[in-house]
Amino acid sequence: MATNKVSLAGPITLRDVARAAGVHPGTVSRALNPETRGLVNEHTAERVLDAAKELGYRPNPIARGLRTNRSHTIGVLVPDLMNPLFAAVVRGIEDGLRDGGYTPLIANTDNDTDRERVAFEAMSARQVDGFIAATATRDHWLLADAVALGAKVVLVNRRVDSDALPAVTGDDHEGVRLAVEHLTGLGHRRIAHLAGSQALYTGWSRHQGFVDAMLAARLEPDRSLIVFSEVFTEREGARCCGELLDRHSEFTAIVAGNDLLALGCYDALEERGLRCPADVSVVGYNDMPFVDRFRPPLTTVRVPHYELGATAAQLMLEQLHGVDAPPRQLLLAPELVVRGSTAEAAGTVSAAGAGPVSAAAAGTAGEQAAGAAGAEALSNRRKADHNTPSLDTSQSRR
Amino acid sequence: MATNKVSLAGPITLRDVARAAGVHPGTVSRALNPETRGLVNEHTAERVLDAAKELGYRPNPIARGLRTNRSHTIGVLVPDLMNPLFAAVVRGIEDGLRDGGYTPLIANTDNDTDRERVAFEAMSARQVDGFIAATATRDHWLLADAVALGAKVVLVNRRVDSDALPAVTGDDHEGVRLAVEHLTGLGHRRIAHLAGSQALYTGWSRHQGFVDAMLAARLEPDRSLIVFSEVFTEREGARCCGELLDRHSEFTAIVAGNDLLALGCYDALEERGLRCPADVSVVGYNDMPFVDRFRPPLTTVRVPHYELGATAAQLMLEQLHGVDAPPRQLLLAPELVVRGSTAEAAGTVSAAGAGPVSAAAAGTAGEQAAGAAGAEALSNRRKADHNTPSLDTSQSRR
DNA sequence: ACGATTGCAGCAAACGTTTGCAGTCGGGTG
DNA sequence: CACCCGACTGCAAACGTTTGCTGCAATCGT
Repeated sequence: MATNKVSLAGPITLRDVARAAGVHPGTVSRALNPETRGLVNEHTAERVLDAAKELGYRPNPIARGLRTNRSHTIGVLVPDLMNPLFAAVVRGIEDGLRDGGYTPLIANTDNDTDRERVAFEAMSARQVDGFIAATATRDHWLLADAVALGAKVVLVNRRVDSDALPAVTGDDHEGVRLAVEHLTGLGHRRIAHLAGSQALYTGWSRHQGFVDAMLAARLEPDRSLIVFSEVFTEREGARCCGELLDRHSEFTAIVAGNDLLALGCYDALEERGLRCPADVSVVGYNDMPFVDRFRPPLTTVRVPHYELGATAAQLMLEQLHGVDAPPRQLLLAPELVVRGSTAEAAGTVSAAGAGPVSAAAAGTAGEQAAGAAGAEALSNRRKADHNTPSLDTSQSRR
Repeated sequence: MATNKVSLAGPITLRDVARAAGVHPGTVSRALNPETRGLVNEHTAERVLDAAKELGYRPNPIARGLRTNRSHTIGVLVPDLMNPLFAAVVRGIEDGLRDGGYTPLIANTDNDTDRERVAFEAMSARQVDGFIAATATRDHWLLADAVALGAKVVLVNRRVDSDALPAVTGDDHEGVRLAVEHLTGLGHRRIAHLAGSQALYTGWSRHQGFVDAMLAARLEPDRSLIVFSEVFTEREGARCCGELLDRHSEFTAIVAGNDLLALGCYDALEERGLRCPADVSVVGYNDMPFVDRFRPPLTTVRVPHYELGATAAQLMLEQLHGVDAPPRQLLLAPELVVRGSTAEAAGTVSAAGAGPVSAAAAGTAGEQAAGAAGAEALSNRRKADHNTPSLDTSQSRR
């Protein structure tokens, strides 16, 4: 009779439920936790559940966190949310984590090491249970240290050189292969590459992919047709494309490391009175929102960013649930989206002579694509990446 | 001598610092908190600070939160992070909150009431100290209830009809005035409006602004030239623009409630073989990233979204610091960005016959239009909006 | 010189959970 | 019957802070 009270004095606590159910708070705790429910009599458990629902009990995650050193929170480190690419990744992460009852704690680092460390430590202090990072450079001390200290880390979109950290990224190697194949299919022979920063895995692997794809197409990846940019921005794209043009090496197409870099190409070409795709074809990477609206609509490689985030979340959940499998590196299959920025090679057709793409090349391409569609750890592929007779990437050290 | 220990056994706690400084943990707590530092001897305080820094002490926000019922965390409710508009707002919020030592906890609601409530309650359970919401509809029960229950709430980008909730938004009224003025300056007289959802403040106020601006330009806002969309998407924009065109009312320009709607206009116009801006000018709203890249580059009204978020954060911090001023509604100044989607009016000069439209016809049509368009009660336009013009620029400087 | 005031620091009780340990009770086994 | 075992559930100690209260000097007022 005395248990009937108006819910006024603050939120309902475990003790309130205990009182209502006529049991000890500890029992309530056990009854409410699915893990430990087996320890309490089925009948009383039910009574407790009822009382809890009746009172509208909501557990206090803070108190729980203090006791358990777990917050059900995952720190998400991202370079810049304003970049739609990362926004999509973050949404994927959020939705993926929700299924496991976890919440993301998001911080932008602006690619600044100091900001990242600050964010990282703030998150650590807040007792996050793990980190999902989209900020990795190929050699990332911070994350490596963190994992050495026992932190759970999953990389997304970008990974590190080492296989020590679990990661889910797009299959860049395959992606630029698709791009190059598309261009060669249009008759392009002299294809340039505007590579992204080689300190970032995305920039590096796309460059590797480009070289391999060119070799596979029996084309010589001409060093004078490759330029390395520092950052993934339009300005930088324009600068580098200008540099490319100033070299006066003939080329009819550009594979850009990024949609932003591709956009920069638009600018540089226009500035010099060249037309895309009439004079030179451009293909980007990522398929950001609205690139289909550009002038011309951009041919690009779509990366499933949302899925990247969602599966990264899955990987994290697995790790949190104590699965102690070795870190996996997942590759998600990209997809070529052909739009208006690529056209048949006109300028150099005369120069390169006639001839469709060889059937052999198409055949092997198909097999690789099928394999990649599986999207599971293609560890062998990774080795292929590293074995590539890499064309002088050292010049691009920042 | 005994105080010298390797930092191994877990993180440093208040007690560790106390031991090192030779004082009681309570004293350490007081010394470390600027608020209460006055209670402890200056000399000992210094000793404590030194010890804390020496040991690399990091306070445990969880424990603190348990004791104080404060988490130094702000719940941020946003419709969709993938919309670059909101991404910018969120970045502004994050940066603004950081100055005050607060961290945002972000959730996407997808404009879904249920998801919003779930997110809201999850955040409440996590003891957030307040909410910044970009999800408001003009009548928002959830947020109103929350504030009635003592929650601190600040609205951003969208506000509610009532003046009860503090909010910082763009000055939509002024924004579309700029747009209309720009168009009339180019000789447009028959100007259509593709309004956004009237359930959202942005949609509603821009509509109001349109009507007022037309009246101010001595043009009659023709009811047949106004169409209301349901949601801010390209598809919807195309649909509504098509509807507008099907009415066969002459017009030479469209003011869209949104860049996305404007994009939809592009589609609808193209579908009907009309050209922008040659046949009809289009102006958007928001100046999303990359709209300068569209075909044609979109003339639009820039809203300082980042600053919106940053000042919303400021408002929240004020509220948290116990300032008990009545809720303020801040307006940030918009800016017209003229690009390629607007041009001099050409078409209707011939269609409407000689010279300007007849005053008489315009007059009667105008009255009807005013009455009809006034269905949205334009007469009682928010006076508050214009009572606070002085605040907006001063507050927008961060 | 004596009581009152002040400045400072220690004490301990919270905050709401979780969880090892111990106790209780009933029933089965030797 | 003594014993033990299993199934429960109560007890209480944590987790790391904050904060009202108390205690104790030293200082002040007269």
